[in-house]
Amino acid sequence: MSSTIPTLGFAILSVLARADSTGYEIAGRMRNPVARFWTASHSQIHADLRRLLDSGLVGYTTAPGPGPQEKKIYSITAEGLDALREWVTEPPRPQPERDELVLKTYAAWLADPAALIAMFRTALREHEGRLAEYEAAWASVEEEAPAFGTSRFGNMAALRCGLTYERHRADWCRWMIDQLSSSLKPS
Amino acid sequence: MSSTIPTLGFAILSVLARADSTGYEIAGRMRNPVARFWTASHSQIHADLRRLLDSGLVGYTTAPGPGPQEKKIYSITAEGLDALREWVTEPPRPQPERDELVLKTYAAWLADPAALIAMFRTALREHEGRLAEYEAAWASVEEEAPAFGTSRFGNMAALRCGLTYERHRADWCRWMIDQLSSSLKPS
DNA sequence: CTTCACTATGTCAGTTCTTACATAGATGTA
DNA sequence: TACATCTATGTAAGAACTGACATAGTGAAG
Repeated sequence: MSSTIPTLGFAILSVLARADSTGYEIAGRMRNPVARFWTASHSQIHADLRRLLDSGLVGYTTAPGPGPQEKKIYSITAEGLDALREWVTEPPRPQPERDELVLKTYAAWLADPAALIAMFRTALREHEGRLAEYEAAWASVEEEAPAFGTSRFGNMAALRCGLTYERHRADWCRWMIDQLSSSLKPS
Repeated sequence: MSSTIPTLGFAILSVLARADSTGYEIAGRMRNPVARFWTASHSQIHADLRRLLDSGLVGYTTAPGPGPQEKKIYSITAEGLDALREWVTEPPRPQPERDELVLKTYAAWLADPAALIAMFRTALREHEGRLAEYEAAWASVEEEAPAFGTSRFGNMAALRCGLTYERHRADWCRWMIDQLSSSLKPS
C-alpha cells in the first residue's frame, strides 16, 4: 500500500515543520550544527521530496529561481504533520553502528603510535571546535528555556545531545593520546 | 586503477588480522560488543571478501562445510596487512552523521510527552544494559593492561569509546526524561 | 574584468547495503 | 519425532545514497 517513507523523508519533514524551504535550503539546514544528525546530498533530497509530494505529505509554490528551472518552496501538509507526529514516538529501529575512527582504533595496534597520536590530535581539535560552538549555542538556549510544544524545544534537546557527545568524544581522544604517548616512552 | 576498498573491507581485514575466520564468523565477530562499530549483513561480507580476494589482500583454505558449498577459512595476506596498516593512520573521512533517536528528538516538540517519555525510557534501558556489559569487560581488561602492539590494545581502546559513549547516551536520555516530565506537571 | 562562491534545480551512473530466497548438515529441545 | 537454531555459502532484486555533470543568475573579491 502506501510506500514506506525512508528516514530521510522524516528528516525533511522535520525541517519543513519549522519553516517552508526550497530543497537547497533543506540541505543547508541539515548541515547546520543543531540539525547535523541526518545529512544528505541535495540530489537525494530532491528525489525524496518528489516522493513526499506523490504521497501528499508536502506541497509547494513556485517562485522565479536563479537557474533554468523555477524555484520551489516546499511546505508540509496536514497529512505530513500527522505522519511526522506518528513517527516521532515509534521506537527507532536498531541502526547499523558505523564509526570509522573507532574502527581504525580497533586496528590501531598494527600501526605507528606517533602517526596515531597525530590522527587523534586532529580529531580532538575537531571535537573541541564543535564543542565550543555547541557550548556557545547552549548558553543562549538555556537562558531562553524554550517551552515544550515549540520548535525551540527540539533544537535545545538535539543540541544537548550534540554537546554531551562532543564532550565524550573529546575526552576519549585525550585518553587515546595519553595511552599512545605512554606507549612511546615506556620508562 | 586498483579499485578502492570500501570501509567494510578494512573492517573485515581488522577482524582477520586477529584470527582466520569464515565469512559467517566475521559477521558474528562484528556483532560482538567490542567490535560493534561497523556491522554488516553476511551477504555483504561475502561480496566484499570476494573483492579482497581479487585484490590479493586475503586468501583462503577450504574445509567441509555444513551446506552444499565448502566452508572457506579466510586469512589476511602480507599485502592485506600492509594495506590495513597504511589505512589505519589515514585521517578518517567525514561521515554522514545519522542518528534516528536524535532526529526524533528534533521533532519531539510535535508529539505527546508521555509517549516520548516511554520511548526514552526504553532507549535508556538499552544503553544501561550495554553500559553494564562494557563495564564488566572493562574491569577485566584494565587489570590486564594490554600492551600496544597486541590486538588486546585495540580491543581495550575501542571498548573505552563504547563505554563512555553509552555513559553519555544514558545521561542524555535521563536528561530528556527529566525535561519531558517537568513539561507534564508544570506545577 | 574575471573569477569565485552562492543560490537553485535536476539527471545519471555507479556503489553500498539490506532483505528475502535457496540449500543443507548438525545439534538441541519439546 | 518434529521443529527450531546454529553453522555455512551464495544469488538476486531493489532501496538508499554519493558524486559528477549540466544550467544559469547574482554578488563579492581580487
